[in-house]
Amino acid sequence: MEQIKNAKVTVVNATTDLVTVSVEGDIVSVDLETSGLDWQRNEVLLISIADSSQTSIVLDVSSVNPHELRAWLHRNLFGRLIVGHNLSFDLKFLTRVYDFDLRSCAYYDTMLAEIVLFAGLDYGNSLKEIVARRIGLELDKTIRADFTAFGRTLTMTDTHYRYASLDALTTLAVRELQLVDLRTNELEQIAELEMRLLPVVVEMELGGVPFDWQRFETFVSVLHEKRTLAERLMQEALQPAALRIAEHQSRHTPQLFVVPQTININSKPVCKDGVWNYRQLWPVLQQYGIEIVDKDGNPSLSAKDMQRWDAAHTVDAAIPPEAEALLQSYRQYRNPLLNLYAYTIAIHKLDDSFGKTLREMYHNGRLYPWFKQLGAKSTGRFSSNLQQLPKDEKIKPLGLPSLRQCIAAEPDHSLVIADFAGIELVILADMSGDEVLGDLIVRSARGEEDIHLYVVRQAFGDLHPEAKNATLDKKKVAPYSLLRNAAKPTSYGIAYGITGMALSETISQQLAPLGVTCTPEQAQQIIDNWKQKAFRKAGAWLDKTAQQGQRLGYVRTALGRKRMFDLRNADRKALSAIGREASNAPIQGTCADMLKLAMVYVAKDLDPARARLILTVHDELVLHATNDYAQEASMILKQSMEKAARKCMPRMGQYVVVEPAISSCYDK
DNA sequence: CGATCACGG
DNA sequence: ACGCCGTGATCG
Repeated sequence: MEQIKNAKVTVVNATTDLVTVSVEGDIVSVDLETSGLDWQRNEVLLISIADSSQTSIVLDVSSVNPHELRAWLHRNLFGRLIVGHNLSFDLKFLTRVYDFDLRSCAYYDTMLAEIVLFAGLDYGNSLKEIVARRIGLELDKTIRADFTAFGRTLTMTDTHYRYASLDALTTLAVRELQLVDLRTNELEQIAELEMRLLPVVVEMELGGVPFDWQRFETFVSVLHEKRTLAERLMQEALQPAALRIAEHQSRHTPQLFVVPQTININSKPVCKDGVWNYRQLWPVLQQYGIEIVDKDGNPSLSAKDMQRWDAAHTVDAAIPPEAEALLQSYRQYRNPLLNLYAYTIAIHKLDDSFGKTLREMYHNGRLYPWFKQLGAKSTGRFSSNLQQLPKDEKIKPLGLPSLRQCIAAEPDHSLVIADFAGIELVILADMSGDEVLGDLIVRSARGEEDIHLYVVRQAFGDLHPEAKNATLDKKKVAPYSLLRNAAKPTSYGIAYGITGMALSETISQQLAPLGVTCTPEQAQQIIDNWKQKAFRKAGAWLDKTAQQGQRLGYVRTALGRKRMFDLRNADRKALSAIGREASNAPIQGTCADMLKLAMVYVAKDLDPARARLILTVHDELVLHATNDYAQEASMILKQSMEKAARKCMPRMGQYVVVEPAISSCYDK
């Protein structure tokens, strides 16, 4: 600690200094001070570099020649191990501003390491928190505000230089402590995977996602057209009821007999300046006899509660004839008014969620989403702000053009898209050693059997007399298709620790068209059948893993990634939550291990001049490749993913077959 | 800022 | 108390 505070700091604020100053040793830590968090728009102000001899160099970039600085950085960083906290941030700036060669170095990120070490626990992962926890040093971050407030016009003082040097010096010390912990926790392999993945993720973020703006503009204009239309029709359909309420609220509202611009219910605006506040519509719908409540009896307009209500009630409410045309391919509900309402909500959500965010993400022909390779509480999966893009099946019934097709290959390029099919059940079969489940998956992949129909035959007998006859040839005909759709969430739900109560809701929803309702007792029976009869080993493994989490306080994935649980003060409720999380974490986490391993493989084997990774979505990878290379790139992708599967699954890995698709856009 | 609503896996 | 992991937007 004293060593850090007394470290020698060399400030470089003249181009001539670059000749005399250089970095020593194989391991250096790097930390940037920038004018903001946006790597595309903000500037680099200071570059702080420390080495293991506890000396530190601070480069004041505005006072040195940028070309000289670029050459200096290349000379001094090339081939070294670069240490930093949240290095992704620094590397994006260095690459954008100084053409830093990402592939020329190895990396160690103290933030990633700390998350790997404490995954699942509610620990802070900022450098300030880590340093306070591990070294007992309070880093004063208040001066950072100077950089963002003044940017290039800031007059640098010794205080600024010393502040900049401190982060770089402390990360080196933090790394030393973490290396010991990684070893004792047997997390070295997983940490190495994350560190090797880091530059791959940075390249992906830097490159962006090719995006057809023209197509997106069309999408947005149709979206707005439908939104306006839906709102107008909604207003027409609901006006009589709204007026009755408005009259009731205020006896003197003659102006409301013209088309109302503002309607208040319980002093909250339902329709203001022609814009519907659709969450406040419950009292209006109530006027039509539509009184939807959740399971506690409270007013609700969520899809789940609406569906349940709709299945049991009919109501005599007309919608404008024009609305029939709008809703012709959108048939969520029997009740036309609910259907129009649901349509309006769906359009609103799409506009809110994507109209604006995709626009902000767009820059010069590409989208620039962010990717976090680890979240603080994570099982190992990526998170990103571009992994909830609606699929065409959701969008087409609304009468909108595809949104996914806006992600389109650039001229002379193609997208290569590949995913692991049904991988969670494969992992469950592998980890539990369940031969029945494993055999079923292998035969399903060959097209000889269907795992979900098998579940229907084995566990749905009580619900439907035809369940026993659900064979492969009847996969697409009613009632077998519907039963199959109900079995799908059953298997996944069980892997996530679903209860009879929740499963009965899901199954009832799926089987509503058959007039079948599933009681919580029947659903519990299905779960018991699944776990104790159909797939005994998988069921036992899930229970055993839940207990391991509850007793040991952690579980591990195939590659040894740990997910930890805080057992202190865990009451019954918390403990059962730990059980569900613990049985799921190895499955979800192994999937993440596999995909990350595949990303490292594919980045190593692809020709970077002709192909690159653009997206990763849990069990899916997408490449952008030149047309003359797309075929070869798809083979590399296939082999990388299959190799990763074999590495993570000793039993089932050999049966995993990946079939990449080559397409002009993100749409399989 | 947490809860609730969508969307993805 | 009752399904795992995320994202964004809205509301009180």
